[in-house]
Amino acid sequence: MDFLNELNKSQLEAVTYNNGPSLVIAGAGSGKTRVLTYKIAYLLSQGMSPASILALTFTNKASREMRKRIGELVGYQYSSYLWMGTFHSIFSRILRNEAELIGFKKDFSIYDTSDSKSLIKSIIKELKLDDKVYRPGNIYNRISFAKNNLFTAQSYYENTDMLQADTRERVPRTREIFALYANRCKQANAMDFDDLLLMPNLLFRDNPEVLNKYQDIFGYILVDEYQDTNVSQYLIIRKLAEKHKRICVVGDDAQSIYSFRGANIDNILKFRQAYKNARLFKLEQNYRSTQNIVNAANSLIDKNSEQIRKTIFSEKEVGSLIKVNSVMTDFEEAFTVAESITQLKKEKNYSYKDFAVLYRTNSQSRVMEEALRKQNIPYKIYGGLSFYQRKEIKDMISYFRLVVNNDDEEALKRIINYPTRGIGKVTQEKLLNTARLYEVSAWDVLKDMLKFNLDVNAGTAKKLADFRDMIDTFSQQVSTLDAYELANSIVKASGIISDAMTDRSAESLSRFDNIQELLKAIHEFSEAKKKEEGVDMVSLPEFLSEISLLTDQDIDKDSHSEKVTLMTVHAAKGLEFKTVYIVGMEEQLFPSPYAESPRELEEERRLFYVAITRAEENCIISHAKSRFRNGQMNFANPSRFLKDIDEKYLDYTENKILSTHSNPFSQDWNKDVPIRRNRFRQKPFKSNTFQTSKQETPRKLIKIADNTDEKITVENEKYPVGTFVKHKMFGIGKVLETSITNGNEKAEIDFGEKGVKSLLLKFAKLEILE
DNA sequence: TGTGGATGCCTTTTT
DNA sequence: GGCATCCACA
Repeated sequence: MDFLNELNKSQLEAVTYNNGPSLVIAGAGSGKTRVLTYKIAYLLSQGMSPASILALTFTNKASREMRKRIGELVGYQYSSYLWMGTFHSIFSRILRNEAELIGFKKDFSIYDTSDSKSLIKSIIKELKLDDKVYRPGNIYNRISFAKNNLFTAQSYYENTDMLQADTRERVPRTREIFALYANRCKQANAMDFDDLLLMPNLLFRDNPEVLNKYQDIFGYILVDEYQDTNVSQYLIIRKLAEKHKRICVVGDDAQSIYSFRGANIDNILKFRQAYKNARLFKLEQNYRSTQNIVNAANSLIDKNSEQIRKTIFSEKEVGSLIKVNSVMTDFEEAFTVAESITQLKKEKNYSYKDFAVLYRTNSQSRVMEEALRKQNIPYKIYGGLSFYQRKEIKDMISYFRLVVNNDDEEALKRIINYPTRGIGKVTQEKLLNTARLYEVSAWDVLKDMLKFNLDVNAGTAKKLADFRDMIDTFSQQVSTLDAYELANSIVKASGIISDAMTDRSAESLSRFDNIQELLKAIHEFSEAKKKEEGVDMVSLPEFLSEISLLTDQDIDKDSHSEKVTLMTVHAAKGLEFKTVYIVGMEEQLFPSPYAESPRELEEERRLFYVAITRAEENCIISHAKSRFRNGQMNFANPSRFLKDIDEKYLDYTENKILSTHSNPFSQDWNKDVPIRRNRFRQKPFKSNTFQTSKQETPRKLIKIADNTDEKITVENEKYPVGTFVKHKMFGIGKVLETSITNGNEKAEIDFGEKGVKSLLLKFAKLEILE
């Protein structure tokens, strides 16, 4: 076990303690992955069978890399038998094995977010509800949130709290939509992402013998990124670990940034309450960043109240201060970053891949791209439309899905008339309505159109039958034909290829390339699997179940390429770069204006923490006074979070030089000196009511949220008293007072003849007059 | 069945 | 500002 020598004292302790539950708090850059991989290697070296170790991650990439490293440590003959993968892939595997017990068939489809939304949308339509009120995306989120908290459609329907909450949000019939949605998924033999976690809970709850079986299979359970688990995941793990209590979770509460997806930071904060006698290990030495960066990040995160206290330290050099640049516009900001990259590259002999530009929102990438292009700096952007979301790819996969699972209605809807085969909207509606009427799947109707009295003329019936027979022919080959061969013949026979090649435009060409790319992926997947498992055939369902859980993150964007990385802070978690630029450090942007509660603000602060701790040597933060957003110029103060970093780690020099000249805002905005110029109608930067770093203010905010009819007069940054604004109907008015009433930003505005109006800023479209 | 112009809307997104 | 969506019309 030579490899144990490569661990420091606390890492070693965490690795070798295996007598009961343990929580490893792994600070940024402290060797978290190392502890996990070495721990598994250690368990294997102690004689534990790989097939009895369950290791759960959040990304395929993470599990792939970990498996590889374990293989290198102890040999692939062991590592390949580990139960290692994402929560979703591991539990979809288990669900396929036990599908009948919960009323599904083995080859169930997995609906992605867009499938789910599209289904919800059609249900809203069927119920004749207004989709402006019942917004599919919003309803999807509500359902998803419910499932993540272990509500089934039925328990949701019966829960009065849920009904009340929905009524408050003016969507009282959500429960009906949920119920229909669940029905329809079942009818289509499909599960959505949340089902892959909810269903195991139901399976284990209703089938103790099955639970018992898996409890015995999994002799040791490890969970990575534990701070990002939701209630559903928490409960599955707890059940599985109940019997042997051999569990180790690793994570960093300071890096919990996915609550909007249901992650519950309490899982990690309260781990030791849930698992009695759990040992706590803290990995506090940061091997990634210089002391200044680590200390700055510490001083920032210190302002959060909800956390497990730890002292992260670095023994690397002190390093340079974190630079804060204050610039006039987003354009100037991007340009400054581009110039700095060129300069640093020359100065320190960095290569482009040592740089990353991180931002809060994807929309900030555009101006950045522009500046980099102008300076001839190569870059790669993460985010945006993923490969699997592209139309031609989704269409192709829909064919595969329908072939494998004939009842998959979302897949059927996508391709029944693609490429065009004369089955129009009217026919489709008839088909689906008939299916609803008889409570069967659309495929059932297609199988016997006469029996269900499908009301179409002979010509249309022929077209439907042709489509059905084509799919059916493929379906019959699913178990006998290799995935790659079957996929190839589907692509040819369906007419996708010829449709994609209709013209010679660049788009058409790229569509064709993407189709080839997918076919290639199938080929590679099956070749790899054949080799790995020593089988001579890999079927299409096998490929499908794999691919439906893949995302963009899993496609390696040539990580060794000589390019600057552009991505959101979220996407940067787990990565590191020599130099990191954090742009757009402004109010109304970072923290996001959507973060209202103290809890949400703490998450935004953690997000900033994640951003800073990506940097190894240089961290350069910038904020612009004005920024083009949503087609209009916005003005903003520096982010409140900048004040949370201890000044001694920051360097404002550039700022001060600028301030002596034409820049009215850079004159030490971090001191509480009011700025007189009202050209931009800004308030000086100072801690305001929204500040959450001290204890009193959060309470105030909670009060606002809970009480009705509470009004708190607050100066609004964007609309200080005296601002002249223009309203579509009332014309020009002057702001008299701004407040927060029932948690909503409101303004009293004097419109002269039209009178004084009280407007909700959320809704009123006010134009600020200069 | 396809399209064009008007309208409406914007976070983050490991699966 | 840019994209998706929807309705009106060809």
